[in-house]
Amino acid sequence: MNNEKDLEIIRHGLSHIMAAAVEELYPDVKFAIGPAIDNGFYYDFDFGKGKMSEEDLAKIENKMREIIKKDLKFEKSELKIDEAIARENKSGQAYKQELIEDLKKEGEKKVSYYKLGEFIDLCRGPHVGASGKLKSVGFKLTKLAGAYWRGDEKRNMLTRVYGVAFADKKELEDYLKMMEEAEKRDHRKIGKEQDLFSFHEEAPGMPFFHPKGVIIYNELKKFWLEAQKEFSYDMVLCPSMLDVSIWKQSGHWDHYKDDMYFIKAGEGEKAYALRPMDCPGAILIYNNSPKSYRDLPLRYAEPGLITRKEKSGQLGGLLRVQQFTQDDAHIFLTENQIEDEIKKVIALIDKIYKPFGLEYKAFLSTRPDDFMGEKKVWDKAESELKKILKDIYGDNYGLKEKDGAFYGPKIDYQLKDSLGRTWQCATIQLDFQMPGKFNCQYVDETGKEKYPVIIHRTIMGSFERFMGILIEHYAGVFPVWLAPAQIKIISVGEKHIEFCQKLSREFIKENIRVEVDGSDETVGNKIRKAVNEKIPYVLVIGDREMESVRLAVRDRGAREAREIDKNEFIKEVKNKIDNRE
RNA sequence: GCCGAAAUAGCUCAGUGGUAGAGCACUUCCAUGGUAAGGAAGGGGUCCCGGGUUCAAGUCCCGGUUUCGGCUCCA
Repeated sequence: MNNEKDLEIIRHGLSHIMAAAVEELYPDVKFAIGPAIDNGFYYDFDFGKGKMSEEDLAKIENKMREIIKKDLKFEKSELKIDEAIARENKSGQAYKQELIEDLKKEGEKKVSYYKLGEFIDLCRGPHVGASGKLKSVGFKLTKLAGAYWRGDEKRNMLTRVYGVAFADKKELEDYLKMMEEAEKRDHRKIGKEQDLFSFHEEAPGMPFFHPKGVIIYNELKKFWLEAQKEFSYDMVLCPSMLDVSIWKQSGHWDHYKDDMYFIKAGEGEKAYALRPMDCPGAILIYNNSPKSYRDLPLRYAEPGLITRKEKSGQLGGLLRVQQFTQDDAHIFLTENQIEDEIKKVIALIDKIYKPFGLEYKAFLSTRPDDFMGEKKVWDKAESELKKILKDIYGDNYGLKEKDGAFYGPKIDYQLKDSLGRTWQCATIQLDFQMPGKFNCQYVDETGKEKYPVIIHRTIMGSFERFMGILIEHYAGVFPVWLAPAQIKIISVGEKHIEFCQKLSREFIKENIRVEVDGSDETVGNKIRKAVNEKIPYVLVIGDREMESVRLAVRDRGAREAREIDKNEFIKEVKNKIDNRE
């Protein structure tokens, strides 16, 4: 029992056993669904008014182990669909009843049940023969969470019990250890340890970047700016607060009002909104003078400060914040420039992601229910994006139904954090609506006025989110070009401090970031601190170094120092920085 | 917003109703060091905020804030 399919059956079996255990412990419980998932399983229960807490997990887990020990058979039976509906109705299992009614609508004629001891549950199967088969399996109930019935926030909140499960106990141990390691890479933890940023109650979900964090932030921004220039973008900067009227004009008032912050200085004063996105600013600049087809594609890029009111409970470190800087751009172009331009944007994404060695995947997001404009235009745009994705990625891209923006379909790029959760970073959005709403125009070859198409795009998504992903990607061991301190100079004794400072000035002149540790500590302790700070190069300076032009350099990760000529060393470090290594 | 949990020194955390603690960090002194923790002394607290119960609350109860794990959302 080792391959993925067997594991899925095991996990599914455990979820069934958990339901049986829960029924024994809480006879009034109502059952929803309990599937196998990556690394484990869950089951959604409705405990009614009964409160559950994490202490109950151990109780449920013990009961599960009892059931496994009893080696009960999973007995399959079938019922005609109407009989099944009647049974669930009679026993008051409303969620099961709804599930079966939906199956009936889909044309199912019968459903299968699996009985385990006294517990019987609607289930498609297959199952292992008997619960005793799971004796050697390694599993653990891990957490309790709320989950809406059918993922719909207007419906009941159920209690979801999560478990992890693997073929044997050793694999479970390995997995738990791996998760422990992953937690060490958490950007929030590293952000604290390395003094990169903090959060405060006075501005929830809005990061405060400390000096070392700003160094990384600025390096990322510099890299990004260079790439924009290379791809012929013009930079613009717009206010982050605009009159409410423009948000009514853009449609954000109707579609996005609940996620915006509004400002009114006083009675009778103008009402402003903090911008939740940058597009109206770019459009105002575009409209400031007449445009010709010769100007297109016109690319306005802006590292734009954005503020979004997130519902409580949705924030998370740097990955989900309320105020952030999007590495935004708005490209105004003609319809027949779309394919070419989107391919250019994708090339830019590759260029920016590549040096970091990040793994990413593209997704096509299609028309949402809450859309603006004509279906025909949407269909055309979607098929165009599909063709582009197919050209570039073959079948290796995903689909997110109904996940487009209200003004057009989009291509999203997802990156993973240390715990394997995915985050959208780059996005390329086609927009056929805003130009009309704002009367953006250009004059074509025949002198006729036409609406351009707008592409909204970001590459990193936001500097904040991208930085969070990178911290976890590197586990805080930043490449030389990003490292807040690139060199640490350690004095052996007091009489070497002055020489250390002189040396540090030489590095600073070469635009190398350097720190001197001249504290009253032993050399060993100072080295230990520098190593823990993950500084790429550590230099120990004593009598020997003062007497020659050679340096004792301890490279990050190395156990021993090497000797190198000072100028050669400077060249080596500068070379790494220039090549963004 | 919803379900569950957490909040104690700068950091990591201990403290089950009776005088607020440890390690690291910090300051000072001694030691003047050679590649992963030298020694000693000292300073540092709104125990998240507000109410309640109690002779007595960091600890129990209620409300709020923030953070964390999920759900939903994420233009």
